[in-house]
Amino acid sequence: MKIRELAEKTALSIHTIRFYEKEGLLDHRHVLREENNYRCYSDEATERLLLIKKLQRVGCSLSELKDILQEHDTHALTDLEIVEWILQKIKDTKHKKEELDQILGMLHWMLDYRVASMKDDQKELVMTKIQEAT
Amino acid sequence: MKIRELAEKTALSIHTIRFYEKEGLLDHRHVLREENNYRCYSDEATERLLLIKKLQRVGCSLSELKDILQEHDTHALTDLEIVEWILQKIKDTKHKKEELDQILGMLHWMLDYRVASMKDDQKELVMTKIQEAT
DNA sequence: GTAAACGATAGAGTGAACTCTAACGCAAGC
DNA sequence: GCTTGCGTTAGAGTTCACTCTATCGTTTAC
Repeated sequence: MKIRELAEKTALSIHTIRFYEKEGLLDHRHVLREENNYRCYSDEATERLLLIKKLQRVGCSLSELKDILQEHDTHALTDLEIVEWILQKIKDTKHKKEELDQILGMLHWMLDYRVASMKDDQKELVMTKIQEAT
Repeated sequence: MKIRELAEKTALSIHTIRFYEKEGLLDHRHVLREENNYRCYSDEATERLLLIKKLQRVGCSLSELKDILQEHDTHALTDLEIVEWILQKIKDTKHKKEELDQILGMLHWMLDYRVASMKDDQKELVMTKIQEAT
């Protein structure tokens, strides 16, 4: 598959995909060159880019991803090391969720506070909005 | 309180605090100048900086925070507008939590996959680690 | 066969959020 | 009174993750 198709499949820009390759996030298993020098991507490339997108959202930087994916690819890490990395990520993710819960609590508190100081007719309007939102 | 103390209380750097002020995230209610031109911070400053830190983690940019906080301060926003902003943030936050759940699912799947391919003695070691981590 | 669309490259530019530096003035401890 | 440390400023530099530009070659549709 050519770069445009991959870009559509992963919702990344063409620029970004080339940039990731340059940064070492993709290798020969993901990209090859055709005779005309065009890049040719495997299905694995799609998988990897989607994985990168996901892990980015748990706070992995590109350079961390590069390291862990490369080490994983070259089997430079033992199973134990990989398991430990995963466990750490699970811990981080749970922590992030807790933070979000805290923030949700705060937002709800802010909402109650605002609503309490409103006149009855506005209060009703807002209540329907809150119903809609939840 | 002087800048160093505020930096310690908020776990922000002195540079960052001055940077936030320059960006319009703090005003006269938070900072005043002493005769020697040193900044003098109120307790409200601590509150605001901690609030900024929290909201940043739900994906608010500094410029968005500047806008919403300034409008809030100057009562340029109606109660309804503020409620709508809060509702939007609640929605965003819930969405972020769902994403994290997805990622947690993926990480657990990765973990199971790894553990399945391990030898029994290593498996046991990993199992205790997993117990510890959860 | 030619124009439009697609692909390639090197390298510059962007925006967000810091982070640091140099050069200076005040302050507190000895 | 001198050193050390804290505070000030303007402005430069950094990092991250893109994003875009210019210039070129290739492919495809008409």
